[in-house]
Amino acid sequence: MTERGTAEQLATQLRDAITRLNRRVRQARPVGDLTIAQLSALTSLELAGALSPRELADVERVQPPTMTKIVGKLAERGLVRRTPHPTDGRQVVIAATEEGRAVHAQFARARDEWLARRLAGLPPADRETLRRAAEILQQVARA
Amino acid sequence: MTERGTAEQLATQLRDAITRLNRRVRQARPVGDLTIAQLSALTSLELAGALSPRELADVERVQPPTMTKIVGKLAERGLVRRTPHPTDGRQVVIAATEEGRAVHAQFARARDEWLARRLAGLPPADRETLRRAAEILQQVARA
DNA sequence: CAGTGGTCGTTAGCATTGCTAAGTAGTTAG
DNA sequence: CTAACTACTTAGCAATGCTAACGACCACTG
Repeated sequence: MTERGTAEQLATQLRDAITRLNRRVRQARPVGDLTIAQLSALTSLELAGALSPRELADVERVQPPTMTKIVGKLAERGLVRRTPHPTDGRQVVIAATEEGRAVHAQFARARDEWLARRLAGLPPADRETLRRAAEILQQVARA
Repeated sequence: MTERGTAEQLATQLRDAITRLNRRVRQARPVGDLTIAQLSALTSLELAGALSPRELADVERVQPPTMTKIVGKLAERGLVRRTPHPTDGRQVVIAATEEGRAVHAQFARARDEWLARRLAGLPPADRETLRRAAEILQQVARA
């Protein structure tokens, strides 16, 4: 089997696993009526401190209009604040509010509870494999 | 660090990687105006030969009404056929048509092209890690 | 100092995905 | 024969994510 063939088989297998797992993780959602996408954006905001919509969209790998919606939902709940950019009048600076940080801390753990329980039941060797795989996948996704 | 803590960190990292990768794979979509979900259902149908909506929903990890929609789209395009169950009047048997099998064969490879290209660029050791990870993830998703 | 072109964010509109609740039709058990 | 259960669908909703188009703003150029 060539490397080409191997990569194609692997791609199919990976996409299959990822699609199903993604559906599963999404199902286990009603944490604090914050969705995965919203929590993910909030997490990225906290890690970076403050970002423009464009930057946040790039980090989250979505198009700017999609991020506008997500940020809109978060702003409605008072979890993030939009402030004008100090020098560039076109840009907006988005940052988490106090409440946003509190909500994030509260729900960040509950979010992955279902998955964490499954993983805790795996043999340590499998977890180690997944840990390395996660790093590789993140690189692939960001490339 | 306890196993508990390890599992939680891993869960967060995995979910992050999977969410981003899933968005990426979905983006590379316009194959034959068949979506990932539709191709996935079509694939499951071919592997199994024929399935009821309930069975197909279980395999795909979605609720029956969701599968009704997906099958509806496939049926519109003439890619699957709904036939009455021979003995149980409540059930429906779904099977791929000739055209469905042809379309599937044509697009199954193109579907994962983007991902396969990325994977082909990885060191073989990384691909091997991902291959084992895919198996583990499939088990986790099905559990 | 106008004008031109580019960038940023948003709005509008669309399709898909996926859910729950409820309805219909058929089957099975008492 | 009725009651309860099962299978599938319909209806309605929310979230995700896209493209196209628009208004505001910046930066550069003549």
